[in-house]
Amino acid sequence: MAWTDERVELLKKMWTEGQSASQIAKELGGVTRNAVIGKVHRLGLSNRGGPEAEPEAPAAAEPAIPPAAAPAPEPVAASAAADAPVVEEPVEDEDDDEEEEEAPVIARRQIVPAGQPLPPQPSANEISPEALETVREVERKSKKLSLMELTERTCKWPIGDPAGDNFWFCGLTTQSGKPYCEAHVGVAFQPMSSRRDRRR
DNA sequence: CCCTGATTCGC
DNA sequence: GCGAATCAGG
Repeated sequence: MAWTDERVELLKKMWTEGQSASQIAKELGGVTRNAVIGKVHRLGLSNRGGPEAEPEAPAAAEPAIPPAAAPAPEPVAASAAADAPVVEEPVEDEDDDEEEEEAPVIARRQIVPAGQPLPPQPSANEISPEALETVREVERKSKKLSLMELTERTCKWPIGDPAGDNFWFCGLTTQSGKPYCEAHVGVAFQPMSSRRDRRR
């Protein structure tokens, strides 16, 4: 592949936006990140953001990972979650034989930007106890990655309250192009009836 | 391990 | 000019 004007332009654009060389290479296709880096240097723009402007921008051009959008944060909930693990009774949960739970439940329903791999929030109320336990299990091992640290190989399962300050992503390694790690794939893609009616 | 950019150097 | 190989690091 040759460095046509258009390709160079895209390269410049993406590099300026803070995209990584590998991302740019992937986007362009037909080139490796080395090629991109080499070109970047030859173009003399190794220093991102040129002499002007150093906005310190988050630079999340096409993160493919729509962060769990913070839902209408009730001030109360927000502040509550600020110091304690998320302990919330989802809207219509009627689990009465237990209470001393630190519901790993992620914020209740939220607006998921359609598109990329992040949607299947486990409809908060209907998770099998087993799965629920594995989730807790995993949460202990989670690497607590921030949004920026996610890659295609890290579990994108959100943990905690997006509205609070204690929020991170699982980050364990995924297995085969799945968005989540083993355990989270399990709870995310439930046959939607695996949960049998819990006795009550 | 995964990833990042930087440099070198034969082509 | 190009980019694979390599280096140096997180």
